[in-house]
Amino acid sequence: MLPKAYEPQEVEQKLAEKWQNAKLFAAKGDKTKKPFVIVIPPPNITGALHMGHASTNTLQDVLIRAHRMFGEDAYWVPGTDHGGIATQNVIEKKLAKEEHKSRHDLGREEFVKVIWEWYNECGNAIYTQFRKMGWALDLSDIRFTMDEKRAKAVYECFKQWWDKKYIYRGKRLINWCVRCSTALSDIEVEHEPENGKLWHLRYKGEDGSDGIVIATTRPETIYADAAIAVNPKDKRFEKVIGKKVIIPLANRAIPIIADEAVEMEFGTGALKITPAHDATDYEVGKRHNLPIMTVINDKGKMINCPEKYLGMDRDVCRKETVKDLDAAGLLVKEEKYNHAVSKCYRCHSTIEPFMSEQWFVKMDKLAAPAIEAAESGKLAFHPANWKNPFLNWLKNIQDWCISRQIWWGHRIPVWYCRHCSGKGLTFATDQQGREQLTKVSFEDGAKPIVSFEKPEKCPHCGGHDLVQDPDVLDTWFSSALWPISVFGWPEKTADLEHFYPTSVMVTGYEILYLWVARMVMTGLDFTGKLPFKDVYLNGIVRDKSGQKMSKSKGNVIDPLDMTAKYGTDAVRFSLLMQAVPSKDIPYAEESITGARNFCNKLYNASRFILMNMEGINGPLAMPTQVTELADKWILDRFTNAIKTAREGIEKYNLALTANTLYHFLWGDFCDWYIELAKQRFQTEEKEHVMALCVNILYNTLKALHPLIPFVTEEIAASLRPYVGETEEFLLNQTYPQFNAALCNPEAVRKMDIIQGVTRVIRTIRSQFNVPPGLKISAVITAKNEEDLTIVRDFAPYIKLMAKIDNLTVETNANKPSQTATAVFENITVYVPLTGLIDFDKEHKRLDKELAQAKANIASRQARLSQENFLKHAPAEQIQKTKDELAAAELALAQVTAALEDLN
RNA sequence: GGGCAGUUGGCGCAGUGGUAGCGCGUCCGCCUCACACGCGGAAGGUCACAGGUUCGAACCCUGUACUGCCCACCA
Repeated sequence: MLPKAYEPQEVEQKLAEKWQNAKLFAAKGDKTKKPFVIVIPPPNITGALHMGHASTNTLQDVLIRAHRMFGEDAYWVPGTDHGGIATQNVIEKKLAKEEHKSRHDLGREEFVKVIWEWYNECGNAIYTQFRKMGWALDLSDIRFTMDEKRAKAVYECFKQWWDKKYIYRGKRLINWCVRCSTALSDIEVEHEPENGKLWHLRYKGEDGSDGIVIATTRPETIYADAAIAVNPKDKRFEKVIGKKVIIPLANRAIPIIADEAVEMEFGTGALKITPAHDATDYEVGKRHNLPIMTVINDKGKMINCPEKYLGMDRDVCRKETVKDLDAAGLLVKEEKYNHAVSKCYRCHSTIEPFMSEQWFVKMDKLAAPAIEAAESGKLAFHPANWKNPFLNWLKNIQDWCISRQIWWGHRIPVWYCRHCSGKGLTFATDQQGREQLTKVSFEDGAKPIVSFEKPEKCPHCGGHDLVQDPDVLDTWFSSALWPISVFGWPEKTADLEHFYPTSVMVTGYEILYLWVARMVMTGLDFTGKLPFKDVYLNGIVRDKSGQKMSKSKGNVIDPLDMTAKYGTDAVRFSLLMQAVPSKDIPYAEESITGARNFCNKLYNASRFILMNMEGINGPLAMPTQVTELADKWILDRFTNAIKTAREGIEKYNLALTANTLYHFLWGDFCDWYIELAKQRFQTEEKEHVMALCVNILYNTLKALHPLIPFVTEEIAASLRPYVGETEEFLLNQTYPQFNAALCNPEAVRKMDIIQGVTRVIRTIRSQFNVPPGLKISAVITAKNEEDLTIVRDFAPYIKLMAKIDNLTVETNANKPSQTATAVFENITVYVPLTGLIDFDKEHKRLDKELAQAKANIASRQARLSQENFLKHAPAEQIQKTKDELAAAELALAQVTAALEDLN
């Protein structure tokens, strides 16, 4: 005997292994079939997968499994991402914690080796999770953004873009993370509100006058000031433009200039210009040819400033500077000021705008075809409202800073000859005593040689003393190539030919620009084809109150804990029930219990049907002819559920699919069909009913399999002999098809009446505390003979479902005494309850129904009395309103009579 | 500053023109021989607000308020 409750753990373990061993998810490359391809957004190897991964990957898995069952050559390409800064940070923290060492203690080579070891460990943990979640990824064929083939793709891209002059070297103000000690691209910077201060500082005139007062949030940068700017239209400062003022504490004279960028209303209307430490100031500086002075170095320490502050941390210097300005009487005002501060998206340290020579990609030419694709609709967004933000970003695109001063990543494939590059190369000795190239300056003469491997010799001088650029590429550089690199690009592989372009990219909206836009651009640039035609943006999994999950808030729900506790199917289904495109998912454990309960319901319904299969031999075919109402009805419900389930998948609305199948299985199949079938099991009809049960159930399992693969596969294995299925895996079977011939609105209408009458009787039973086991009698009457015929014909259904032993159906029946009365549409139900009736309760109940009937009459009458309604509304609507009015009037009459009878 | 979402019963959400549904929770009654991870029933909402379009609006339009997100060089 099977256990009463479904126990997922063992089943899932067993099936997950079976699927992988059977290579069920491997690329088929079947050219006779239409390919359906998704490339996984590769998770960073920064640790275990979180709920966000669980969500997005489950969506992809459902699509892949469903399309496989639709008969397509569905393939989901697995892989992981080296994760650049994020991974380096994780390992640095780990080193510090476990060995009290920094990466410098290890040296570059050793440190990178440590991360490769970590990759083996963490990567495997991730693959284990892939398997546990039941994701249809072939784990024997995994890609990694830093493996050999992907590295080749990165090089090829770099080379082609270098040759096309898209990649260049430039010195400019970039975003510098002091903690990660690297440059970042513009979109890797986040803006966080901060409670800061706005200091008003006086710069005295060179001539000894009072000079000018400026407002700044960054007083520590005054030592790098190159000018004071005012708006040319600002009357207040007309006369001082061109004059010079003295930087306080630094005692250096700078000019007052006029520039449109200055907002007259803000602060004092005067702005200090510090080209090296502020993006706006940098632009102003360029316009006015101002000198660029750097006073904060790459470590966030003060340089080139008055001696007192040399070497100070930038934050400490700020405090000291303010203190000293105050002492000198030059601090005019200090006010509280909330503003947005730039932060590193990986470590949340304050970003320092920093003058530096870096590698860039010119973006305008790459963006143009992507813009065209989105505008023309060749690239479609789900939901569509992401199209405009996407276009807006592309149209205002900035060149992409691709070099990072970290150690983990694709090394820039550029080499320099020490002899030919001369002063352009700066070397330092690391802690291991090795000489390392630390800085490259093209301005100072570095000569690049682009090559994947170390070149034999310098092409200029033939020398052999060649060194590689110390920087690595932005991790998003390899990500941008992912949809082509996974298939072996730049090689012209069969996979690339068959599987590319892919079908849909499923990912979070938070990396739309960071990743999606760049994949589109590279895909178009290198293949002339979009990497995917649909972009399905899923929401973020948040906690119950809508907060982002984070370790520091302690509100993280770990998918592995949840799968261990409730089963993988439950976790998957709970996410899918809420998977509305681009809507965030507030997630709590309760939502998993609901899904777990559903899996258990499915399991128990199956268990019941299997029990009743005992003694029945051989497979039962789906009956082609049914005469019984319940059968007609359930087939209608079933085929319509399948229709909607498929629509949900096709429209990327998996919540619709999940909810539809949930309610079909539970609400229709279990609550009504099986309950009605129980009685028929005692008759010669049994085999026929079982044939329906077992086939409908089996097809429902198929429909649900993409959503909850484990429990469905497990049950299907037991059911297979009874439906004559020989294929072992549901994934290789065909998804059920909508069959219009099974639609039967008449049967649905009849069942609606049966269900309605049943419900009102049940309500009466419940309200008057009729013992659940006690069978009672009922009298059903109606003015409408048609409805009454339905009740008469299917009285056994009502008797069974409402526990009635004596059911009288007759036209214009009289109300028996001691009776509760209820009305369903045109039908009146009398339930004699001698000894059980509570007249007070009945009175209240009837009063309520009376009020309801009156309200219904009033609203319908109001509508029907409007000439315009009768003139404009469709006939169908008018008729419906008339019917409703008639029903309400009838109900009023019946309830009134019942009330009078009570009195 | 600009843009985009959201605002529906206690909570979380569906619902795109005919005056509201689901899950959880609550309350009542049931261990009814598949399932107490269950069964039956009930209570609970003037669909944020104000206008407009329409015979008719939760749904379309305009505006307001609040919440969230994205973008942006007001220091």
